[in-house]
Amino acid sequence: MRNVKASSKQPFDSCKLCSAYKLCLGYTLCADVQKEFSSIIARRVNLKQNQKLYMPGMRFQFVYIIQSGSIKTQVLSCDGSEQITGFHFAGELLGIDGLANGAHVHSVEALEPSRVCKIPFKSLKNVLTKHEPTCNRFLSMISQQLIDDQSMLLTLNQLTAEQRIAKFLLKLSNKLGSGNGLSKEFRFSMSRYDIANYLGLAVETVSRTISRFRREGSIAIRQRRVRIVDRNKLAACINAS
Amino acid sequence: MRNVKASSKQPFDSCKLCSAYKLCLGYTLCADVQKEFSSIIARRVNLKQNQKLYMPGMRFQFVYIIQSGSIKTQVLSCDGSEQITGFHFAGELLGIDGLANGAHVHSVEALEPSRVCKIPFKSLKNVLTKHEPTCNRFLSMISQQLIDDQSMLLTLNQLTAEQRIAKFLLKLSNKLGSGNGLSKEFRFSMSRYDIANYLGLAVETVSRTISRFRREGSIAIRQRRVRIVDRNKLAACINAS
DNA sequence: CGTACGCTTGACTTGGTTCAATCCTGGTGG
DNA sequence: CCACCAGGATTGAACCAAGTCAAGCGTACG
Repeated sequence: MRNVKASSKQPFDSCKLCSAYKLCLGYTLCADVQKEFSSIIARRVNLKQNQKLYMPGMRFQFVYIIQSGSIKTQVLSCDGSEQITGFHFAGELLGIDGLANGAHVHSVEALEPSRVCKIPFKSLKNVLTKHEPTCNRFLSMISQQLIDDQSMLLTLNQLTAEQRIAKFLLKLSNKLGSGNGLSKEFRFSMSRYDIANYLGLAVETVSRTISRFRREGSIAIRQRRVRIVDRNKLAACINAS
Repeated sequence: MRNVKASSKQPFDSCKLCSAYKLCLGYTLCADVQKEFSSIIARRVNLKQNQKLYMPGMRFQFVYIIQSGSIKTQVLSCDGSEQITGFHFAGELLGIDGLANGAHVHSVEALEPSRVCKIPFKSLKNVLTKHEPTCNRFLSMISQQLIDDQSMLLTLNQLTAEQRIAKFLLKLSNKLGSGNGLSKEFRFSMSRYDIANYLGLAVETVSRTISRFRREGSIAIRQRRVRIVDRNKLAACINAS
């Protein structure tokens, strides 16, 4: 580990202005190695809605951190059908699927206009070997993703349609929700089709269940704006056997 | 990166005798850094059948590489039900679930008498910063696990019971099978209950489907010894819509 | 040698899918 | 500015794959 005195004001300072700063890899770098870190930020990328960040088969060169917006990752099976593996928001890391074989295996696209930070993996690796907190944070982000994916297996294997959707709503409200603890509000950036695909259900089932939650007063919803009205009711239906 | 001349014959040489050597992290180290690597191998651990390697909540200190045998990893949900997240064999890496929060979240136990190599994570990290091939291999192993888990989501969300089981059998035969390409043979180290839990099915469904495959001549099975008789037949039923 | 547990098989039930029809809404062009 | 249209969302009805319940079989191990 080596200490590098900070000197450059740019572009690391711009990180501090970034809305995702506290969630990002670089947050651990506050005092030192700033210069080095500044060198690894190649550029910000703006994505339009439905624009792809990368596709299966593309050479792995960069990892990405989401600055704002929302992004879906999906795998394509050989027979052409696709499976959404996750929805991702500010602060989350993308691109490590390419690490295993040097080429990406996922298809990754924006659900709404979004911004990501593009980091050359070679440079990142240099920082990782020199600055332990960043290395820990990076590994921890990957590990967290593993844990999340695996808890998804439990969701799909053991929960009913109702439970899956309740869990999904609560998770989104935790990640995105604004407002006080009891009545959080957020916006669906993904379509019903995306939700259905992700949760392993038919669109009709998703729609019906969301309608029922609304009828029962658990949530209020108009178009894609959602408000969790009765958090406890939702939580209860997850635990109900 | 630094070159360390090999001098010690022990215990790295013992790695070369290990049946999992070519699959292991250390395989990239052939010519250099051997001394360093030898220091990170704390000890081999023998596990009896059903013996646990670690439990949720245990402090994260080590990662493990399987030398021989077979091991299942599972998550426990808050209501007590469990979900098997994977079956693992020689050469595979275990333990990174602890990286995110400093404590393990999985429960990991042997399905049969097994042997694992226990590596203190601190020491491993030292090697990673000094020896790039090993670092790459380590990251690649983690990335591969992410890809595997995510392809499992596709399996669970889009395949029928029959397709899931066919896929499972083919994957096992690829990993474990002995014999020529057409007619591979191996042994189930996991119970029908484990298979059912892993694939998100009822035991009865697993049993029925396996029986049908046997009746149709795709596989031959006696107890827990399985022989893939007609690989193509199994593969065909996965692609059948 | 017996018993308990894992496995198999059959009969019935059901949650969720599929098919089909209708409603909404946001974007487009006149 | 409004009418129109396409694709997303909702709702209803019928169906089916897989789950559940129940009973019996096999064999591994004490």
